[in-house]
Amino acid sequence: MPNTQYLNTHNLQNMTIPIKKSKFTQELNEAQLEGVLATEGPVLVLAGAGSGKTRLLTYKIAYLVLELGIEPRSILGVTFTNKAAGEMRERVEQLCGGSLGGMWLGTFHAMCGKLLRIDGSAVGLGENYSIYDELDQRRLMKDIVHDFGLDPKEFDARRVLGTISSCKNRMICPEEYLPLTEDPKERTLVKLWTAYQDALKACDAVDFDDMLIFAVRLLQENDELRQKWARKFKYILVDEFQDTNLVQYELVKALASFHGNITVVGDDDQSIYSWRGAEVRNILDFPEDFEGTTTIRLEQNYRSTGNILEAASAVVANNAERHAKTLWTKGQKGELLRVFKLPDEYAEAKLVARMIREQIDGGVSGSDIAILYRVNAHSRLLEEALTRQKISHVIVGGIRFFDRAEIKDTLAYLRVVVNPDDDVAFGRSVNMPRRGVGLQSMNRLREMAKAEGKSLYRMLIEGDMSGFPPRSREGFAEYIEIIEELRATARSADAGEIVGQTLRDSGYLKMLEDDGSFEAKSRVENLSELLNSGIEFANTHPEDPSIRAYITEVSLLAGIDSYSPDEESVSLMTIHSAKGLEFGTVYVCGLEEGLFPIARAMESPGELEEERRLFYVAVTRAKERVALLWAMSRHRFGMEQYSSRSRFIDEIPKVLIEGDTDAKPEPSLFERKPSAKKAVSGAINPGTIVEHPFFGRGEVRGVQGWGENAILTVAFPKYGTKKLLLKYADLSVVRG
DNA sequence: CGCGGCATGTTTTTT
DNA sequence: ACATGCCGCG
Ligand SMILES: Nc1ncnc2c1ncn2[C@@H]1O[C@H](COP(=O)(O)OP(=O)(O)OP(=O)(O)O)[C@@H](O)[C@H]1O
Repeated sequence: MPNTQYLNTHNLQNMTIPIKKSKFTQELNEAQLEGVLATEGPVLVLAGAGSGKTRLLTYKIAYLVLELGIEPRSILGVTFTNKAAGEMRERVEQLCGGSLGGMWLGTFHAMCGKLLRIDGSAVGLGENYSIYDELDQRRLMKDIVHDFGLDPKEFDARRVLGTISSCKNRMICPEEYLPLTEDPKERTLVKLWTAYQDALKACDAVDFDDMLIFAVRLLQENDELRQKWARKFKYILVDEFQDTNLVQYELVKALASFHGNITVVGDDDQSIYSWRGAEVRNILDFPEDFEGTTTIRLEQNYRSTGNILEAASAVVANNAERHAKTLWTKGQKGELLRVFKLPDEYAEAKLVARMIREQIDGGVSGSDIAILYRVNAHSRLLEEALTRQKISHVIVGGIRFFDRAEIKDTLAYLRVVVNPDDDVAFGRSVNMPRRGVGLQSMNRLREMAKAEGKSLYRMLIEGDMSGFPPRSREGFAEYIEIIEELRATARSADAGEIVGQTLRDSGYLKMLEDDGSFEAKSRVENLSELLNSGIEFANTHPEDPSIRAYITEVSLLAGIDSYSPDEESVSLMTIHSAKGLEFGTVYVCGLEEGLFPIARAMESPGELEEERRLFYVAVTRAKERVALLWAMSRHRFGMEQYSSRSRFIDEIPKVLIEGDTDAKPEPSLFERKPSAKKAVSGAINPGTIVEHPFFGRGEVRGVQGWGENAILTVAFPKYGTKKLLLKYADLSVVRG
């Protein structure tokens, strides 16, 4: 059943080498070929956008299999998304002419997940461990903050978890952190952290960060296991290396510790995940850490026109922290980049839709067009405008399918079936749909479980429930029955069958059907889609169609992973999601100061440079045509907000753009008169004269609220009465 | 215990 | 503007 084709190395070596070899020489340039042929030892490929890094990696894997006869099971390939992994696998199999089932090709998280299922017991994980997403984590942390008797406002679960996560990304553990700090709040934080890890352990669960950390610990603390895995992977290849974090770096190091054949490719100018702990130094310092590194630079760009390339390069050259790179193309200079200035976001969306309509009518296929933006919230208006123009489209990201409440509720049952210690999943499913188990009963069960050191579900099964009110006892009994029946089925059935049974037996579907509202109907539809997805998973994963494998897979899905556009559909996504993709035409929307670059990044030079890299990524997705749009006004939190054109547009050499190329508006907007005081709410009352960068002077008519969130009603002689949010308005007081 | 109403944060990006 | 999450009442 598994792949024997690839192992037919005699055949390959004797007959097909000349043909295959020409494939490598014909479809790669010299520098790429050099990277492919450098199979032994550490190799660093540092090169700009569209220079064929991913192609190099893909062909290199094929080369290892075809030319060196390496078994796929000895190859580890790491990509940034599951989708990229799927595409690379497909391409490599195409090149090799056969299935490569044994090859490990996936994201860091998927790979660690697999490793931990096999050897996780070495770091205290059960084989059925759960993976907690952000919501699960927050639930856990909220309960802990509550149990500690702390103020949930002061110790906001999200924030606490954010701090913990950034520590984890930097490989700091609670024990190391504690001695470093005297600050009482931080000491409390460490206690929360420790309690959080204990809680995870009790639930036999890991969060996303832990998946990587546990895998590293497994390899670092256990010589035998490190040997086992490091020997297994004779060749390791990592794409998008500029966006790896410290933990991933250690992981790579440990895995490469035996054979040392490690190829990493990336572009420091495309490092856009530092907020998630990515360390661009990983790629820049690679040669120092891996002795004898062969460094390869790819300088020919195969994707974009000369003008696009020049514009992108000119903008990113404004970053101080970077490796200068040469990038050239044999192609045409092509069109100029077009800049459009619009009065508001509605006009922006309308214009994009109209231009796309024209393109499509002119014969361009929708799938060759992308609309990119900085924030997901931006997608809505654009989508509406496309719908109005009857342009078929797909939105990538935003609320993911598997993040919908009804999907998570249903999967919570299955998580308890797989891992009965998963208290968060238990808490989510036990009273959904309502079966009479309220807060009182839950708290009581929690107390009991805590006292006996058991998980909630185990406590429920093993404990004496006689003290509970009849109503909740019935509910509990019903729940146990559902779970146990599912468990019995799960022994032999696959993911599709079990999802089906869950929908039927949990009463969830019935609850929605009884509801009958529009909202409920759409939820029912989603659940039926969940069922399809479970069935499809079982069909496409014959080696392990279990519900456990299914849950693991969906826990690690990103929005982009389910992206499979058809010929007609235009793609809408954030620039982050667009990393690694390419389109004939790219529309970049929302190019305003405060939105892109985003306000929060404008204070720190480091973060501003990341915004600029993001812009570089956006523009370099395009092959032929780039449109850059900005709106003078835009609603934010339901409030109208006025902005000026993004500095990134101004950083493009004027000769490369057409359209709204006039110089910055009146300088007075930027050089505030020294006499003018920055407006704060205390100083503003009805009657106050204020100055606005766009509307000029106006008289305050009313003030609602207080502080930076105050909403002002201001009458401007030329523009009429406007409501402004003080936080964003950038007003100065002219006269009190 | 469950519902409905209000308050709150959200719009930075995601494995 | 909108969704989620919390609280208090029936
Ligand atoms: N040697 C080559 N000859 C022709 N086309 C090539 C060659 N190498 C790569 N390409 C094409 O150039 C485009 C970009 O390649 P690829 O995605 O591998 O670049 P990349 O460096 O990974 O880009 P990015 O960093 O922007 O994600 C693709 O369309 C690819 O097919």
